Amino acid sequence: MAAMHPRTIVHIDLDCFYAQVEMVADPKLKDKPLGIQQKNIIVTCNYPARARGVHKLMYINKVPKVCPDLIIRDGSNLKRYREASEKILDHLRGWTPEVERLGMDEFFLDVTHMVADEQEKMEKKLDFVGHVYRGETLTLIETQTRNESHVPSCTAKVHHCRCGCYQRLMTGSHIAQRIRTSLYQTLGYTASAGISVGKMIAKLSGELKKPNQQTTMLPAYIDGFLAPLRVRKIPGCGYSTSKKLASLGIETVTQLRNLSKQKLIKAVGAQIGGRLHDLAFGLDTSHVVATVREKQMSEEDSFKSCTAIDDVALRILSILRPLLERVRMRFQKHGDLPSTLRLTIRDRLSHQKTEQSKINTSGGAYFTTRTSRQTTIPLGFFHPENKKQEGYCVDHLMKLFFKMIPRKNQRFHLTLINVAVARFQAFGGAGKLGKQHGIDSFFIQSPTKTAPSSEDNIPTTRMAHLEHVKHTTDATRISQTARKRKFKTPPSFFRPRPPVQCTSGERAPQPERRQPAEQPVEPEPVTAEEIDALYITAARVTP
DNA sequence: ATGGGTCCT
DNA sequence: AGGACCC
Repeated sequence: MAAMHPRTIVHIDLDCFYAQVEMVADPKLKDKPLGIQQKNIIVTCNYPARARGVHKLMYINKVPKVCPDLIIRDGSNLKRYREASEKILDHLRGWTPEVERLGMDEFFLDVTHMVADEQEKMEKKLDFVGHVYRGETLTLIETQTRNESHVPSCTAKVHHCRCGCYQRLMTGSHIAQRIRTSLYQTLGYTASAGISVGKMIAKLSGELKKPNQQTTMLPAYIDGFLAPLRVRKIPGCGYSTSKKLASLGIETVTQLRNLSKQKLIKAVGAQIGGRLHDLAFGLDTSHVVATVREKQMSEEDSFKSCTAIDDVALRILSILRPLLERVRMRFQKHGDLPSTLRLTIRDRLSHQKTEQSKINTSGGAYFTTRTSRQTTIPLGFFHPENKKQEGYCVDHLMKLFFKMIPRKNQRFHLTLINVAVARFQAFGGAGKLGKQHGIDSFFIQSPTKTAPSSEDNIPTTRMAHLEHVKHTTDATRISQTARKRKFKTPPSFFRPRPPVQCTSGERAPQPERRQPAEQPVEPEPVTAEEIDALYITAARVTP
């Protein structure tokens, strides 16, 4: 008979990640209370700070009362955190290629093969390392401090699963320990880890003992561990789903187990419902999907108020520049470029006191809906040698903005702007030009005179000119169609993946959605005056 | 809330 | 394009 719990999954969670990156970079901070600030919030803090009563997402104005000597570092530039996360990802890949990243600071590792290799070499371990969950009444026990034989008699009956997972998890606990130790010794980072037979339970296990500790969860204890948990604790059951469940009177996993799968699916949909039902019983066959590269990149800024067009242009530009820098870095490293550009905004005036703004039970905070528009851009547009990409991008993004705020005198009150690029495709060689055509043909355009449409006034101010961009489309259409042929048949980099092997009992992989055929669009030409206007604006962004 | 990301509908 | 989820 096939093993009931064939896999060994390790979940690694870096301790207070942003704060740790700062402490590794500047060891003086290590034993002092440290908080990381973004806007008016301490988004995370180290453990000395937590001991003083500082916590995540604490408003900065509360800090003086609880910890007046808190050292505060600005965390609004994520660059170093991203880089640290990449280093950690690479390090973990040195142990196994099967590493999946979640956010910047969490990683799933499927160590099934590592466990098998180790067991083949007759290197069977006689005990666990780290904590092992043994139920509520027994509490967690630090295994090194116990003085017992390798199968503790008091619990022998309960955790002796005949499928062999007991030995595999024991080996897995040692692998997790080695990984954590090497992570600390090579990069200086401490992490907490959970070890079990599935992703969800490994993740939940790791949360039991933090920081810099690890916990193994044996299958025999999974049901009992999950039973009293609030459904909201289950990964995948977020704010909205837990509210829907609460309206059915369901707040705990035990209550969830007593709801039929049919009713659950009716309440929250087939995908989430089916998965939640399984997870309630600890059944989790989801795979560790090796993380490759980001599928999109975005930069955003939130603020109290942005109500003027020129302010929009200004903020877009200041967001755009670091994003373009990231696109360049990625191109140097991987030789791919994005072909989608997206603008997302949060507009208070569009969502005022409508049903779209919900009240959060905990803080009474507002969730205002974001709206977005995106456009396809020719491959090569983001090539580092396209000197006008900044100008073209602002042009495109302002057009996208006017798609969302269409009326000329429409008032708006933005509180967030996000610019994203997506749909990366290989382009030439890393950092090299597409030699066959000459890179210039992809984006260099002769200046095109724009003619204002008849009823429009010719803009007299710089910012009116920026707004004017949205009316220039017709005048440039002829030159567009003339050049369109060049982009008619872009190389397709969406090759079908080889079929994934599916062992019996495991969930079949989701069929991949077809990408619609690409029809790249020319960037709108920008006049010399518009470029000038942009650069006057740009000069104001970085004085 | 922040400033990112993912996948599903 | 939006919604829900994750950190």
